[in-house]
Amino acid sequence: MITKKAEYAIIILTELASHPQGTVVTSKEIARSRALPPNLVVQLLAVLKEEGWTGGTRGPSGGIKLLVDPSEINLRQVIEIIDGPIGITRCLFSDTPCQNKTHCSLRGVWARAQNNMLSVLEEVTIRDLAEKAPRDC
Amino acid sequence: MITKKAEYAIIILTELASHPQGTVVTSKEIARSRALPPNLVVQLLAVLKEEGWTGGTRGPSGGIKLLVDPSEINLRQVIEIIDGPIGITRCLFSDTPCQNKTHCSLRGVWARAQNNMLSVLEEVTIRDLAEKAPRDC
DNA sequence: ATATAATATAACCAATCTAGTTATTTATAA
DNA sequence: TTATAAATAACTAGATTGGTTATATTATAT
Repeated sequence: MITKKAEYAIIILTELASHPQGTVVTSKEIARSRALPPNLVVQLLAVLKEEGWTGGTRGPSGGIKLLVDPSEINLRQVIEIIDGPIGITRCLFSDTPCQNKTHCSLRGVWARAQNNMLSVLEEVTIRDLAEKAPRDC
Repeated sequence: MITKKAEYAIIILTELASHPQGTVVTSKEIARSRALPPNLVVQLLAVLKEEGWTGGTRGPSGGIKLLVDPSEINLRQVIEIIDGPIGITRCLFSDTPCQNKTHCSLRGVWARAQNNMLSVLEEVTIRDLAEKAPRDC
């Protein structure tokens, strides 16, 4: 399952993308305006920063800003950064087809189902969300 | 995530479907031939029985058999019987769009992604698996 | 300079879920 | 009547989730 943390990270990026480029927003402000747990916002920003997507300046009048074009970040990327690799079944995490059987038709079904899902998550970007919905979940 | 239990249930049904109609198989035989934990097989068969898909006769020379046409059972059904409703995010479990916002574009994305996945799981039946793969995960 | 506002980092925790195990009961064929 | 098999129920260790708490660090307004 896609975790709430991943969802929160998407919302944080969307919030940042909905501010004029170059301006900074404090993590508390992000948390308040999107009704997210403030401590989680800080925690997630650390991961987004590590990815190079966001950066912050400290001290009074400091804050966070987006460092990349929001159209360059799709939802699959955000989810995988926060949650790790996506897999709708455990089967898809192991790189060898289950145990000692040569091929596994179930695995093929899982893979097709998952790819169908991922194609949607890949084609939607943070920019899309920022444009279409000023305020989200 | 689709649990191993759901996957096991699919495998159990596939195993049953790969035997001549009307013949019975013991739960231990199912477990052995597909390398599943025997106790879990028993546990899952209880659920499948409740659904009316399988039935058993007790005692010596007893066993389990399929009660319905395997082409009538698709993977989505099995997963939902075992795991409960499918949701790739928590958001999709609540029937009201998040909190106090009128609409949520993220929710729409999740729904589209999930439906793309489900369409694959709905179009594949136990019969398909039984035909294409004698032995699976 | 220095208090303060803010990011940044790390460790911790309760509740739930997963993937089982164990034990007991009931029905039936031989 | 007894061995065999399904059926039912309760329990459990370990992992994951969705947080909280505590502390360190840094930049800037005064």
